[in-house]
Amino acid sequence: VATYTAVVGALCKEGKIQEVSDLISKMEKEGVVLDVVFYSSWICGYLREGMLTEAFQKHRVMTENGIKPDCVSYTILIDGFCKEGNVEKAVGFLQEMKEDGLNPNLVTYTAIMRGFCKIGKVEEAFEVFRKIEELGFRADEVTYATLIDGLCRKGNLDCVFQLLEEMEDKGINAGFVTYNTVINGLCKVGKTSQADEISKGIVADNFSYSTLIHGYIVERNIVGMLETKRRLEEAGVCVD
RNA sequence: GGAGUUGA
Repeated sequence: VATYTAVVGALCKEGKIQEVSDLISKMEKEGVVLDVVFYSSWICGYLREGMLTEAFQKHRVMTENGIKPDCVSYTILIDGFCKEGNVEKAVGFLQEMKEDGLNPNLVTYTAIMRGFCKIGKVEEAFEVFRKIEELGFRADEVTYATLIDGLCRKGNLDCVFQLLEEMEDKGINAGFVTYNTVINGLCKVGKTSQADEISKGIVADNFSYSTLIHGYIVERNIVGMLETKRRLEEAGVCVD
């Protein structure tokens, strides 16, 4: 099954989810039994394509076949529904997994948080964030970056800088994804120069530079554009 | 062998 699961993962990444059915018939002929990890990988593929109904249907088929969902399979479902902005359903799954006696973990809650951010409910996202800490999980960089991104999209930059400080206090390293999130947030509100300053204090990647250049283009700041172009060439970063 | 964060 492990081998087949790896194949499913690869097929799904290439958008060839249709071919999974053939794979399953082959497995059945060989007497290979599907397990929860196999289904998760398959469901994940449907969610990537935004096919929520199909994903949920496979989840149901799985349970009907007596295969118990686990924490990861629920989290995959929750994340998929959150990404589409269907947080109500995601929260429903969260409830369901608790009823099944499963404990949501940091990844699960981060996915929920992201769902609230996605639909612009930053207050609710913050509540989830507090709950994470209440439950004794240590919020990691991904959790912070997710919340920071949500705040950036709301234009609440004060809060963003507060969280960055909090990360530092807790010894959580803010990597380039986190900084790029902040850089993007600043560029979006027309503060590209401030974003630029931040980028000078970190190891910027092609995301950072292209975000800055885009910000300068929007601001029609030709000097900024050229200067950023010079910096990225100097840094030897390839932009795609 | 499966899950969470950033740009155009």
